[in-house]
Amino acid sequence: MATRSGEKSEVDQSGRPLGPRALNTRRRLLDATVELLDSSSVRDISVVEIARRAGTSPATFYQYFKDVGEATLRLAEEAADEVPAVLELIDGSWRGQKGMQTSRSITDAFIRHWDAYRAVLLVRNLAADEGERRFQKVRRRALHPILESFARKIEECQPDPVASGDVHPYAAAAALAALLERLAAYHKELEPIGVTREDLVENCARIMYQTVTGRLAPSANG
Amino acid sequence: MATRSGEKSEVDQSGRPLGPRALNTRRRLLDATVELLDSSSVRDISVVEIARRAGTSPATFYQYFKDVGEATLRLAEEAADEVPAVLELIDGSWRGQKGMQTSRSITDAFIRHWDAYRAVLLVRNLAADEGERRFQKVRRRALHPILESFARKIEECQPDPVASGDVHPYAAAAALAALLERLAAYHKELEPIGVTREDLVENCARIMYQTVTGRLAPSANG
DNA sequence: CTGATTGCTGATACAGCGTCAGATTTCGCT
DNA sequence: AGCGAAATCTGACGCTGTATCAGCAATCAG
Repeated sequence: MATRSGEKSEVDQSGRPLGPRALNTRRRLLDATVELLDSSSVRDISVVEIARRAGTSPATFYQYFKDVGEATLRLAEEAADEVPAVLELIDGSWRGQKGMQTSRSITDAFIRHWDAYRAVLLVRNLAADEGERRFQKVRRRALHPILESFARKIEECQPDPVASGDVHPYAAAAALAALLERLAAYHKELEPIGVTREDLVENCARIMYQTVTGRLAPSANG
Repeated sequence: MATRSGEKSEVDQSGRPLGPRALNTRRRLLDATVELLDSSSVRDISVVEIARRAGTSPATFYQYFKDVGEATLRLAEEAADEVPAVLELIDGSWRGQKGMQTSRSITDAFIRHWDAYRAVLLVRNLAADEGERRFQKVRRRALHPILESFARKIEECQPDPVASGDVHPYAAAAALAALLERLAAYHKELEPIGVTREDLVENCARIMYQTVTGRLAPSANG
């Protein structure tokens, strides 16, 4: 569960840089936080329990984080680092069946990303939606590249200038991002209603294809 | 801010029905809760403060609600009661420019709904996404009718059986609902990036039109 | 006016927050 | 191997909020 990444000069609550022992403690605290986030509601996560689970004391927690929110923020930053993988897919081919395949891959990858970081991303989005700047910033960092890529592709793929007049690339890209995000957060609740993940991916992919290319999605069978 | 509605035989924490005075106190507590929800993060809303703002004591709060979550749930139920207005729009015409107009109205109405109940809906969605049954249920109550209506229209409007084979009405409807929800939660953060609410509505409406009818959206200028 | 019913709250025990001062561990150096 | 100094951790504490009673205050029917 511990995500190693190029953390350069992490810092104490009082600004002092962290040695190896401290780094390790910090990691344990973050991991404990995810676990709790995964298994219970944000509202009743306590510093005491994070500390307990990390095998340390509450006082130690405050050495590294201002509060639970800040720990969560760090986790959200780690999640944002994983996005680029999804990104590359957008630059694939968008012609005909190939395009549909690209569409499907993106949708699938995005949902997988969400399934992996679900709890953290939910909290991130809530905090961002509630207006917390720090969280809006991480979300932008994660989503903007996707927005940009989509917008670029949309501009490039629209059939002709007449139709393009109606399409605002950024707005359309934002719509796609919104669609992906909500669907990813959502999909498990739909299966009981008789909508499989596959159905969802397929239909989401069709929408994506049509929005990017401005053309109707080709039929699946030939 | 107080929403009057046909609340039939509201009940005490111990199951006793409420008289007029009690009903009023309860209402004040709920209103205070919304206000706090609107002005601060869920994580740091306290019963003490709700009570203070409602001009009563914490002990009174617990007479009516098990905890802050339950008060929020009630608020979410009130919001769900307001959805039907959005619903009727879906049954409008979906042919050509008229269809685009229908699409726009739905999107616009949905966003307005969200702007009105934003804080409560955010919390509802988080709780539902975190797996809390009670909240999943209210969300379903609000969203299912919309899903149904969309699904019905989609089935009815697809151009021909060949293409229909690829479209799963419920999955497509779910995608539209997801799109609407996220965009509604989101739209204010996009304006600083240069995407106006109008752009958003227009592009969301195009997607909706294409998904429902299976045809390309007509150009805006005739 | 009065007793019964309905609605409210002060007092309380218990739990988590956030902050220090000081204890403990680790490390560089001889 | 052993000794400060620096790095890291924690016990203890005052404060705020939760959740629950037992009983006080308001209201109403007669």
